[in-house]
Amino acid sequence: MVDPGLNTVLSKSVAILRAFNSDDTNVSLAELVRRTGLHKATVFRLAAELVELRLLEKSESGYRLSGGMFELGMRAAVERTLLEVAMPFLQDLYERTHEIVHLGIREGHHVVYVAKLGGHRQVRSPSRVGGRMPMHCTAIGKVFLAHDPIVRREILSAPLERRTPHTVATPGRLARQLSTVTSTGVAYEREESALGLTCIAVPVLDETSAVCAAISVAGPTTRFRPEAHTAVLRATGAALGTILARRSSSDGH
Amino acid sequence: MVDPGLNTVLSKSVAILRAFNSDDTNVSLAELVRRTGLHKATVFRLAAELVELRLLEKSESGYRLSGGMFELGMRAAVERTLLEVAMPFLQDLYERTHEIVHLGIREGHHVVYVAKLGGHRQVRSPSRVGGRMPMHCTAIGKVFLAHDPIVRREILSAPLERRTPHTVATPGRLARQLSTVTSTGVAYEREESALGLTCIAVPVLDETSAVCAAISVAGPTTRFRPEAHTAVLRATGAALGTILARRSSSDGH
DNA sequence: TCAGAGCGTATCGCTCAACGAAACGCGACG
DNA sequence: CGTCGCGTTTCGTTGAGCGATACGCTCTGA
Repeated sequence: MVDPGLNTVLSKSVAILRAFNSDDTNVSLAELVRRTGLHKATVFRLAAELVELRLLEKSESGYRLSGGMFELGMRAAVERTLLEVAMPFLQDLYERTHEIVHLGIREGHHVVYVAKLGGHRQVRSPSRVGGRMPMHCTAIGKVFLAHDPIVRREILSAPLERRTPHTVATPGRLARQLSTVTSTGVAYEREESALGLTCIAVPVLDETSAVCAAISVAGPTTRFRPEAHTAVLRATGAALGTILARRSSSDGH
Repeated sequence: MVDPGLNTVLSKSVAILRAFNSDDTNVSLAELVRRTGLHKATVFRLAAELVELRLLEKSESGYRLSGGMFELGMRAAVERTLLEVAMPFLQDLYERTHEIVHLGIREGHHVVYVAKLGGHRQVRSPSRVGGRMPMHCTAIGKVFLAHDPIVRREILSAPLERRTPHTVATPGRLARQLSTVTSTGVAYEREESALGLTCIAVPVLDETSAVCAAISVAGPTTRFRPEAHTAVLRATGAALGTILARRSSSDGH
């Protein structure tokens, strides 16, 4: 009881699972102990049980999140539904632009990417499916901020992390940008989360006109002209919103 | 210690999480009790804690797997890596065929789909990303069976579930099909997992020439000619295998 | 209108699963 | 050879988790 809420078996186990980063393929016991702050014997025992339960698996000299985890994750209701409905639209968008296409949702004070098409060979973009990004330095994040006053206030009142020299880290400038986003319905990001990457995003509105997701197109700053994709992007966002609204009203039965 | 390995907090919690099916958006406490066989009070307490930990969330009148689960799932090492590397290839494949494209791996005695492109509006196919399918009635499954004698023996010695009238449910016939697959390197499925759906699959070989994944193209039987896609599919499988092999040899350092 | 079924939620002593300190065996390093 | 960091095992103590029980609510049908 000395510590944070890590008194129950369950919270400790989840802490262990969450100790894995997005690109860990092999985390040692000792490293897990360091990251979680738990007792060595505890991590050892729990990790063993998690292996038993197929949420972890042993790798060369440590542990990694296993396929069982993947399976469970893909059953998450909101994300899976959104993904399945949106995929055809995203594919069309990709085929028309051949640039990086993102679908993102808001989770707390972050953007979580639900889908990503293209962009694997071209630019190295920092986004990953299932990964988190700050809201203030991504086009998708700005869409959410622009349409949600409460979250916007929270974000603007905390220090804004600087990711690149271009990150808009002053609340005033960001607020001004956001009001433009609110009125135009389009958000831009110009190398604010990663150098060399430019991005444009639009909201996806659900049946209550709330922003339930956002989609974006991104490409290398050198040649990428975001304005060129405004129309397709807008059309895609609107079409997706319509379908989502139709679905959620019909499955009420 | 009586048995059903459900003595620990952790195993019970995972049992609760696994009680959610691929399309549950709202499972009541009572239903969870029924599915898990756990005590009502236990499910209540653990579910509450899982909500606290953001693996579950309350929905209208019950629970659902939450975004936190999705995030964790997408950090699963093998699946995420495979997905990220394979996506560009799958996208190309989709653009060339405009049919349903699948990427699948073997997990125990089942196929688990890691990616799926297209096919959302056209045919209703039973596959879902993160979903399981039996091996004997899917093209991807047959690829694995054909190249893994051990698993093949296990599958062939158990009764083969019949999914449609066309499911090959007799070990002899299946074995004969599989030997063709072994020699040609191409597997077919003709309405064996779902009526109206035809599919063709090829293996993806890793650096040890083991089948680490399989990719397939599927379409409605009415007009879909699997042979038409053999060449592209083969090329894609080979290219993907090469990249995967290159990656896994280079990241050893 | 009332009995009862089914639900989510709360209480409370008992007990055993989980705890962490400690120690062990091992390989790597200097 | 000492020792450092690692994974693993042991063990006595203790409080977290257990489930029987009960409560209040909302249906539904008699």
